[in-house]
Amino acid sequence: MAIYEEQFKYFLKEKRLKYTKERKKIIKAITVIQKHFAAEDIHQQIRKQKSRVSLATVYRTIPLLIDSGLITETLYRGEKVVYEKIYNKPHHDHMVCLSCGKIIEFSNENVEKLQEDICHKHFFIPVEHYLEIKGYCQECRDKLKSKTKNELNS
Amino acid sequence: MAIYEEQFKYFLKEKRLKYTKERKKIIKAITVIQKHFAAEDIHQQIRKQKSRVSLATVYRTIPLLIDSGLITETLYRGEKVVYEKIYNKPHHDHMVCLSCGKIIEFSNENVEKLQEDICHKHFFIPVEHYLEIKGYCQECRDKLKSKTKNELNS
DNA sequence: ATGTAATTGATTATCATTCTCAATTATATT
DNA sequence: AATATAATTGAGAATGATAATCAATTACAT
Ligand SMILES: [Mn+2]
Ligand SMILES: [Mn+2]
Ligand SMILES: [Zn+2]
Ligand SMILES: [Zn+2]
Repeated sequence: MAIYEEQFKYFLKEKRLKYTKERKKIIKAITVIQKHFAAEDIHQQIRKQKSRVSLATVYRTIPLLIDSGLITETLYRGEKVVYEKIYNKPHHDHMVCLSCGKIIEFSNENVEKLQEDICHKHFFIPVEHYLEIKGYCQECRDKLKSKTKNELNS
Repeated sequence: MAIYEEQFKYFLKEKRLKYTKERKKIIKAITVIQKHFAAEDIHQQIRKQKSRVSLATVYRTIPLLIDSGLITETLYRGEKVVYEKIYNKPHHDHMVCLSCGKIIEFSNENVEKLQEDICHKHFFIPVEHYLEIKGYCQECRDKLKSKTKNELNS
């Protein structure tokens, strides 16, 4: 996955920014992390590798990672901002389980097309969008049902 | 618009909660506010009416307004949470202009149906969803174009 | 090797939202 | 109407994620 590193190096060179050891540690950490992550998770991942970078630097690096097209903001799960890798990955949206927090990814061409149509109708130029569906996943479905029953009986 | 007040009163009675003057001021403020608003805006609106309620109480009352079906969280515009009235109003989603901040509301039956289909496929029970399209509104389109040109020439 | 602007870590600041707690109040009951 | 009691309030402190400061360090073009 040195492709992330290469991409980032290239981006930094173009912007005449420096490729520091801290930034190197940060992309390395990101290549290891597989799913959705917060700033704090990058910081932790670096610690796992028995290394360290200040949290301030992690926060400062995130906008660079976004601008270079490596990651994007994904969800707004209340408190902290959640990111994910997007380089060479197709766009998708998310379902979030209100019970267990599980994130299910999906992509649907028709939804995307409809959005374009809607924007066109409103003379709006879309840049990005977030479609987040909150609800209950299959596993949590049964728990929910029995809970609802109890509530009805009480 | 005493219907908001009635609805809230009814909700509170059911929950055996008190209908205080503070809560009265808050729904009155909300009936006045027309579009999307934050906690702070409720607080300000009450001040405009030459009255006052502590900001802590405003924050404490918001969950009650949500539970009673009067308002809902609408957008996550970075910093503060934005709400809007939903009682007796149809569901809709939002486009947000990255340049001027304008919010355009839209609703599309097909998008809604597609979402249901997708959830069904994934055995997911949808409860609520947020579809937020960020981009540029018609008015800001020209500004954007000339700006882009300059960037290309430099 | 040098110069310089970019970067870092440590710390402090911000800012929305939540929490604490003593004082007050709405409402049901007498 | 007086009482009892649990809910509510306001003021301020606490929280927690993220941003800003600033002196010391470092990457890198020349
Ligand atoms: Mn994802
Ligand atoms: Mn709206
Ligand atoms: Zn679940
Ligand atoms: Zn605009």
